[in-house]
Amino acid sequence: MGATKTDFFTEQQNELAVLAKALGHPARIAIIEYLLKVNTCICGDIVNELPLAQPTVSQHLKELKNAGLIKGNFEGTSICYCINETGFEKIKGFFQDIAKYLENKKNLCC
Amino acid sequence: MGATKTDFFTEQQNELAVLAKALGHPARIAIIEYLLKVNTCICGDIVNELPLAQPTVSQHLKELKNAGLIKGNFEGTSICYCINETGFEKIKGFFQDIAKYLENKKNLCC
DNA sequence: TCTATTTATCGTAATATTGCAATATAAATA
DNA sequence: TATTTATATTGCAATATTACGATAAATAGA
Repeated sequence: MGATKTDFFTEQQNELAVLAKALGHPARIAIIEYLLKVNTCICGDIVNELPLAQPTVSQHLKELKNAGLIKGNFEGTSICYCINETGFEKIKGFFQDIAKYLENKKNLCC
Repeated sequence: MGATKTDFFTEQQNELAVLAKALGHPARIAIIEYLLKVNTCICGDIVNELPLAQPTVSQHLKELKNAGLIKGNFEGTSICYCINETGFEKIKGFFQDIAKYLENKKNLCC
């Protein structure tokens, strides 16, 4: 009990849920927004930017990376993080479908 | 300890996170996709569609409704659910910004 | 090699989510 | 009013997330 019934949903549904879940925390939204502004940065920059301890930021970065929303490349002792196009491409289709739906079906519901 | 530091983030960041979090479960993705297909439906339809018990579906519907992603109107003994444009409009801007960013900044990062 | 710098991992406590049986609520109808 | 139908709420157990101090790992430079 308590565990998500992943096996009963399609791979695409699970994939979308993982991506959305990764964005489901204000700190991770803040990290994405920061990356959009500065293009690339290291973990320490984000620690200075956010009101969170270094291990916490590291954990959030790990989740964003696992979901495929950011990339991280080693650069000396630090790691250079940036937006990962792949993850956002996967979400794009879902919201485009909804946008198209809403254009056509406006006020047709209950 | 353990609770999200909501107060330290902007209202917009928290709002986006709430919306993304609501979509961060395969059952709720499945519910949205089902609504896109049938336009409107009642709770019982979703219970028949998904491998989840009625109280669980009801709870997921509540979360989607609280986040502003679906609407529910009483119709006799049942409740007619449908997509709520408001919620998806709020997410739209965020992903449009990212799409624009990715068009211009392709392969510029680490 | 030693030290400083940067990031990741471990361990743990607090809190939140997930799922369902049991039960409650609320509206339509007999 | 009693019954049926449809949905919500309660209560609880299992699991997951969030946050951080302490510590480890890995690289650069003295």
